[in-house]
Amino acid sequence: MPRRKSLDHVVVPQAVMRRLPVYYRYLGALLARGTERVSSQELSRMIGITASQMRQDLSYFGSFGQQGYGYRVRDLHRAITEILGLHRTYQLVLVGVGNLGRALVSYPSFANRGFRFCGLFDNDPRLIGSEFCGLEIRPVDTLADFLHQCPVDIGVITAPPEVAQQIADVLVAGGVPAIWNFAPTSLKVPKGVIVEHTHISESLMVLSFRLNNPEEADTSVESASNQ
Amino acid sequence: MPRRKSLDHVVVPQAVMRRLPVYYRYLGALLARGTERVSSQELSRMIGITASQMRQDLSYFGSFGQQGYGYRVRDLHRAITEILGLHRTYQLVLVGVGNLGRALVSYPSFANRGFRFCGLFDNDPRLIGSEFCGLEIRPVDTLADFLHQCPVDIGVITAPPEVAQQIADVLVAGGVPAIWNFAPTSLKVPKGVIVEHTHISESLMVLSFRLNNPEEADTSVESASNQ
DNA sequence: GGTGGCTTGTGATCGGTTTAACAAGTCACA
DNA sequence: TGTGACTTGTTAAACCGATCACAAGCCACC
Ligand SMILES: NC(=O)c1ccc[n+]([C@@H]2O[C@H](COP(=O)([O-])OP(=O)(O)OC[C@H]3O[C@@H](n4cnc5c(N)ncnc54)[C@H](O)[C@@H]3O)[C@@H](O)[C@H]2O)c1
Ligand SMILES: NC(=O)c1ccc[n+]([C@@H]2O[C@H](COP(=O)([O-])OP(=O)(O)OC[C@H]3O[C@@H](n4cnc5c(N)ncnc54)[C@H](O)[C@@H]3O)[C@@H](O)[C@H]2O)c1
Repeated sequence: MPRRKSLDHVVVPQAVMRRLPVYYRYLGALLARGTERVSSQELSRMIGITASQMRQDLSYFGSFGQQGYGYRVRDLHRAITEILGLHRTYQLVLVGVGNLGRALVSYPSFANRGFRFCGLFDNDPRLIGSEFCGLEIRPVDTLADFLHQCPVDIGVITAPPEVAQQIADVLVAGGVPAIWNFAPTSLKVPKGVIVEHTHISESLMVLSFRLNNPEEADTSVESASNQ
Repeated sequence: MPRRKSLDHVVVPQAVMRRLPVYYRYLGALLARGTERVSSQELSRMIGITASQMRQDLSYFGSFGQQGYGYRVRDLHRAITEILGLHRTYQLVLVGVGNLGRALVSYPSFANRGFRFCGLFDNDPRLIGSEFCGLEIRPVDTLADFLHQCPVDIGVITAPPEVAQQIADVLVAGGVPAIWNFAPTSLKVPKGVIVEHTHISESLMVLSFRLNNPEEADTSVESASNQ
């Protein structure tokens, strides 16, 4: 029987946390394909990690498999869904309705997984007042007010880097507990506020580095860094 | 005098490589501000890492500072520019001219750093033949031919995940040495081909995990993972 | 019911990354 | 020119994450 650990006083290593979405993705694929059972051996080979690593990762959260049998795909998928918090919904605001912002807002998979955009903000008079994906684009000066009326879980910053910090400050002051930042700036926020930075440009620079520094080592390497 | 190591037989650790763009970004900011000199102490405090770590990282590539003085911002910036390969230009093709693809193609910073889009491909008849950012959108069936005529350094995949692997195969067959993938799929490529995956959705899932698992630890954590 | 083959979860080991410490060298200024 | 404060590059130690190895347990089949 799958048994979830309390996790209250267990510290989950960074590296483990970053792999959870990968497990989630592959389990989703197996589920869609109708596969019932999977062993750590099989799943880890698909992903390209060791079976040990996968089992050890899961062990931070509990026991989800059965010896001699493996994991029931449905159960493990549900368990990871809950671990990742993807069983509930989140209210998002997005600030900076430019090219990248529009791509995020119109991406259907987010809504499908419970990430709901409830407010779009910009400072461009040509955009303000118009509609995008069924949402009115509001003046960024009204963001603070909006946050007082409507509780928001995640603030998305897709505005230019020069204004990212001041937007973050407004979000924090408005009680937003987490920021998803796409601007190439490091945000300073009070302890307790979660910032997740998505490094698009950094990722391209790493690619350029790797092109110029032929590694003897293996080629399938993915994002990593911490600061 | 700044002295660059040969680096031919030195293996640069993953973790070090991922921090290079961060150094590059902060040095660029200092340069723009007109700062001439910086010590590992100052720079590392700005970034939020230890001075030891920064010096150790740089030591993989050579000696760029002066004892008792620190680093000349201009020199270190130039050194890292070259280490990252940002002093030369790259030819890129992008496959899947959707919302995300258009955001990338129209992002001016890439062109400014030498990343030049020279071909856009899609399979949507409504898009094919039209122009975007001065480039014609071509049928994806002509990609293989295009690659034979025009050497390409980086292939960008912003098409749906279902077709990502087959696009990657065409890119590889056409001799493209590096792939920048935005589709949520792990690509299988021959050894020697570089794949850099930018995990937008994964990043949001990590945010959701962190919202639901209050870490006692510090809050400023950035992307990491390897597979 | 017993046996063999598998597979999990976990303590032990290995390797890599981060931090600490210091000798050597530079600058500023008397 | 000499002295002191400062900072680098590097070697060593501590820490953390990945891999290994195995006892415990389950399933299937005889
Ligand atoms: N597009 C990319 O490929 C890409 C890649 C890497 C990083 N980024 C970063 O993502 C962010 C968005 O990029 P983009 O390409 O969508 O840029 P964009 O210029 O298309 O959009 C930026 C939007 O922010 C709005 N804005 C400007 N100042 C504002 C303010 N004070 N308050 C609210 N809104 C404001 C602008 O009106 C515009 O609509 C930027 O920080 C950029 O550096 C983008
Ligand atoms: N937009 C986002 O916020 C976001 C977030 C995470 C991941 N992604 C991923 O990035 C990719 C692009 O996302 P998007 O939002 O731009 O999607 P999109 O639907 O706007 O664009 C996809 C484009 O690919 C084209 N295409 C489809 N099949 C093709 C083929 N066989 N060959 C060439 N082109 C083809 C489509 O015509 C379309 O223009 C997808 O894989 C998506 O899962 C997007």
